Amino acid sequence: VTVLTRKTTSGLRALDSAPWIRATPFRKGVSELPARLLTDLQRQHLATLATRLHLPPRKIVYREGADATWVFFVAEGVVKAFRDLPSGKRRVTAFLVPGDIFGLAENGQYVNAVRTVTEATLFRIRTEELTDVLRRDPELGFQFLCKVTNDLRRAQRQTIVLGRRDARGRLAMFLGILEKHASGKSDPDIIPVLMSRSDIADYLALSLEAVSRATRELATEGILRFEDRHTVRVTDRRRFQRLIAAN
Amino acid sequence: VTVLTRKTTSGLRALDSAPWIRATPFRKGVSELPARLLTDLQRQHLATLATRLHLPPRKIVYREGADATWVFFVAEGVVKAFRDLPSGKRRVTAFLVPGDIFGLAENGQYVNAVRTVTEATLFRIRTEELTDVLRRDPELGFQFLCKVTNDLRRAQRQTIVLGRRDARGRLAMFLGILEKHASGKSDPDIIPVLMSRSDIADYLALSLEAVSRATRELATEGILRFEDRHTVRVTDRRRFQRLIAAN
DNA sequence: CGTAGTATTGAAACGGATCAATATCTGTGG
DNA sequence: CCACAGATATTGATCCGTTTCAATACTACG
Repeated sequence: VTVLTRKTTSGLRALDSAPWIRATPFRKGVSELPARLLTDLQRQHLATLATRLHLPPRKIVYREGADATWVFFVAEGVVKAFRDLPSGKRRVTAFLVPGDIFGLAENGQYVNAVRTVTEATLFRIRTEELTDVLRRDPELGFQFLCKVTNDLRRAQRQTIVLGRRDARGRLAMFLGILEKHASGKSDPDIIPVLMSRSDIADYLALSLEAVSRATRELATEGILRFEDRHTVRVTDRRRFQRLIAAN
Repeated sequence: VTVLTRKTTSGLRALDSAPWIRATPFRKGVSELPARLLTDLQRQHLATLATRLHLPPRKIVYREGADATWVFFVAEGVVKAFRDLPSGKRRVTAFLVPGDIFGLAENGQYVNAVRTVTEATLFRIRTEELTDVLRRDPELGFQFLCKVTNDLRRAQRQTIVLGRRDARGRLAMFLGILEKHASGKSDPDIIPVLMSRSDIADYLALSLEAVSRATRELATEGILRFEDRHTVRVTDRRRFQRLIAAN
């Protein structure tokens, strides 16, 4: 598979292709929605260190346990972080979307494998170069701290989801999360579901069949309608929210 | 309930009662075990901002949704972060032990409630003062980034645990985690279980009864022995590890 | 237009939740 | 020091929903 890479150039034009991150800050702000954190200056700085890559769907970015050479920024598309268990089961620990980062190592190695779900545009920076910058630019380091704190909240939210026993409820919570991510898109009742059923199953720790049945149930109950396999319309928002909260 | 607080004094003696944090760094090191991250100088600096508090067991530190005034450091004891769900169920998102931090806000509010499990000694620093320091001292900010990244891994590991369907396996993985935390104690086969069965149930998203049965099963199978309710001895390490890995 | 991966549907079995009863522990006051 | 009360934990029986196995349908891509 061909991987396109290109060194980004510094300067004003570079912002079109400079890394960025999105998170909810610590402090109380005007909006609860996550915001872009980096200043143009910071982005330009990172851009001088970053390489851009454009990847096709279902391409492995790196494997679990590999040497953590790079830290990645998602610019476009969706990727998944996952682990394969001894039993052959696969656990998706996170879906990463534009504004997310991944590849922060532990002990010099990646802890999850990462694979593109859709076509994706990423930036990558050498781990050492990034940590050098972070150790020198306190404001930038602080932005990253906000981001990782946010990711921690996300992981905790997933434990809440997995704590539910009913497949319908887990699926509804998952779709609710997707909806927040995609908020600001054209039709507010449309949720784009970019990943496959079995990716969802791996994320929700359900069998593929259970996900399939849950989708059908929610549809026959009139809560959702599937325009196609990757597009859901919320047809009864009240019951949708009630199902999400009912745990 | 009486809460003892005391402003720490700066200077050399302050290290006896200065905040500290523990985490596995990004880079490959000599040991895989988490290490103390802060330098004496950094600790002294934090000590000038910190207040020490000593809390009895089962004392609420703060509630979910409260204004995030303070960031906390665990010096001694165990506390739990949790959320109460509409159904009345309680989900423990994390047990926090010495070297851990908690109270990093999202949008100015705490996202979990926190309560002591055992008697505990904490340090607290005003959120604004801490963030000010972090924005000025890049090395310190970087240490915090390592720490939060570590916590993110921990949360991801918990999603792996919750992904398992069998109560015995979940319990075994939980005990395995506890064992790592307590490693370096006298008898390597003894795991101190400082929390109650129902805390464990809330953490593992199991019913109290399921936890109870799982403990009994592991004991009757000869994998563990309960010296008392809060002390487990691993009697068959091979099968213990196999059970942990079998997922 | 075929083929491999992806998804749906059905039937049976397993395992945890729940309800209910009982046991044990812990801390308090007599 | 003991007895008691409230919280914590154990054990049993039934129910329900998900897993698993199996067969079939769909769909995207070359």
